Amino acid sequence: MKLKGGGMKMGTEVVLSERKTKILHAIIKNYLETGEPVGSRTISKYTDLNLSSATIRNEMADLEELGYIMQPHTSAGRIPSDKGYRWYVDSLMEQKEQEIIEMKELVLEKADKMEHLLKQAAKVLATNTNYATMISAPAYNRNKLKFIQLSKVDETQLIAVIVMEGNIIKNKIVTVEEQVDNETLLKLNMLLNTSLNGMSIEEINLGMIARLKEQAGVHSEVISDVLDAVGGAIQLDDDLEIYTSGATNIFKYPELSDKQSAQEIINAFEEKQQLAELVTKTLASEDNKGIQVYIGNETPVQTMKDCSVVTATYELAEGMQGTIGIIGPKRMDYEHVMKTLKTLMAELDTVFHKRE
Amino acid sequence: MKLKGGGMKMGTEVVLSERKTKILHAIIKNYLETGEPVGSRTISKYTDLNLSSATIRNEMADLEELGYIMQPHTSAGRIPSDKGYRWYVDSLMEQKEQEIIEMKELVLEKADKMEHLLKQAAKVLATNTNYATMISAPAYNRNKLKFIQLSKVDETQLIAVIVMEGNIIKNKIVTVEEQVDNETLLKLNMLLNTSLNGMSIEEINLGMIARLKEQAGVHSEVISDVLDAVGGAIQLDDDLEIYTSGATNIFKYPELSDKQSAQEIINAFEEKQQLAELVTKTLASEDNKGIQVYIGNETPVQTMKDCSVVTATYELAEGMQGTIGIIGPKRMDYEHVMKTLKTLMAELDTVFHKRE
DNA sequence: GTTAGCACTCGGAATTAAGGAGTGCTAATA
DNA sequence: TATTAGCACTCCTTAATTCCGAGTGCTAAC
Repeated sequence: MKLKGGGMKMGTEVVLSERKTKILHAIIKNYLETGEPVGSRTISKYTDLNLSSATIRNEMADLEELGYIMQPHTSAGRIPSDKGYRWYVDSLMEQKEQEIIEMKELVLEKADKMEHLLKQAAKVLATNTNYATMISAPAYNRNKLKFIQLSKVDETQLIAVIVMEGNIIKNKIVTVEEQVDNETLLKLNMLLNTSLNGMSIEEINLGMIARLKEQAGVHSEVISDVLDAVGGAIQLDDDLEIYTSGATNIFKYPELSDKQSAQEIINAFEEKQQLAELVTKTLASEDNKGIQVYIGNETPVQTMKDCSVVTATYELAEGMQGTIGIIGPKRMDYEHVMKTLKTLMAELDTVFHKRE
Repeated sequence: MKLKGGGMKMGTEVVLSERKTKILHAIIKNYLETGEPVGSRTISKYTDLNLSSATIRNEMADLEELGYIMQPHTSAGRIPSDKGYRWYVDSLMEQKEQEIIEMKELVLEKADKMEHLLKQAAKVLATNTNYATMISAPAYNRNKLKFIQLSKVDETQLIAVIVMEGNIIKNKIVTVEEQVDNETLLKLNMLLNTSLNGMSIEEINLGMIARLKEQAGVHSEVISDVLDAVGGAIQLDDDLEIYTSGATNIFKYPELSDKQSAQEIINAFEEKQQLAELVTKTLASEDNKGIQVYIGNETPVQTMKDCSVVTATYELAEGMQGTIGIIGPKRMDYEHVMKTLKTLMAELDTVFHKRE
């Protein structure tokens, strides 16, 4: 195959000529806006290249052979292939750190509860971008205990309140067999706090538990119950703490609105199980800082194989991380999304640091 | 107008002849199953009346004039009107208490946290009925304080843990200006608990607050903060504690699956604001015990004017109530839904009483 | 009161036709 | 050699048309 306007080989990859670059860019950009296949004539006018449609056609044929664009059917214009989107996104990524735009109207109010903060963030993001969004609460794995308190609710029930770094609060009702008097309770509280404060969950190992139990003496059983409860409470809904917003935005994009797709995607947002997977995989990926873009089949979640998914990892102090995700059509406005994400993350940063 | 097979006047309402009753019942039942307009011929075979289609046609014409059924267009079969559905539901209601069927496989596990319990209940209900479901957490309005505890998290922050009847737990971080020493904290805790335990939210009025502040002396400000926080925490997400499941079930019913409707309904489920309204109005309605059915335009929530909404009120001890809602097409299987609802409510009852 | 028969209606599916955007190729041009 | 104009061709979209049949209302016979 011969490529007009050629380019140099680099490995197996071909560097696009400047003209091809411009044309490809124009095609993608135009398609992002309209959602319609774009023809040669459009491009010949759209760009400042001053080329006839015929010339553009030739170039487009090349670009198609190279796999960047494709025709939905003969005699239709071209649309970007996954490879084309990938090229586009990569070229965006290369740009230096974008200046962070203001989001004055949408500044997040200070929220006392993490939950509200995140819900609100998801909503802001969704209305701002017109895509579906999700935010996962920070994973507690590397999280430290800040404070723990046992209190008596009634004869047989204790409540354990656990406060983690970042003021994340968990409660757990513990039912005890033997009654516990106030003095003992005080003692147990002391014991728990002096031993456990500042520890991360991983640090609370078997040796430590054994030592605790020993110190608790007769009440080792309570300690054991409490620790179980603590561990349980923390792990239990860990995986489910995902807030979503704007799922119905997908109806704004015809290519995702057919019954089949819509049902699948919205269901994923409702059940959240698959989103949890997305979070896990994003956090597990090598480059888990910054922004990642999954286009079409690149997605870790098969349900979204016709979408693009943009994720970002945000971080509270001490390595607690959460994930933000934006799900939209492949012809998503990547530029805007990435800008907005960066803004939001800056915003979150401020909020979190204010709260420390 | 002359009505064949007549009926006696009762007020302005006409009592249907037995034959009409049977036919109307058959029409509705059939339509519930198929979702297609049902014709005279179908009925003439479907029922044990042994009437020809022609006769049925005559009766159907009458029923249409009476407003129970309608034709989507000339030369189509009949479908039930809202009035028809209403008639059907009312006749179901009249039946004596249905024997409660077993739901062995789906027995709700004991869940320590109300939240999980309700989420699970919504899910069970959704999979069992194939409609969209929601459950609101019990309203706290008439709820009593069981236990309240202030603890120091660090220099400037206190955490207030509030336990209500039914072991519903709320936390609130309170930031204080002046540092509070342990002794004071103890005193404040005593004060709060002795004064407030067993009180319902409404009972904590201004007079009581004034008295508390007086007793707190120098620290009246803290008390004030705490009480604000308590009130705030309780009201804050009160309106938002709604769990949903199976929203995407609506895609199973073509009459609700067009883009417009689907988007509206699913959005209502995502935003939950409108569901909250539904809950409020259901609880506010006179007959808030038992099961209520809103058909089409009867709905309190305009978004669901093309649906039927079945709600039930469940009750924890002490008059705390929550609402269960099932949203589906008008041709919902009312019989099954009501049975299932009753089963679930019995189930919930057991769980709640186990927990007291 | 019930039923058979029949002409009529009207929605939906299937078919066809017209229109048009866009292509690839070829030959002319700079 | 690169660019462009021209043209025949493709094939999707939309609208118009036709066809089919389920279902009706009415009438006349049972």
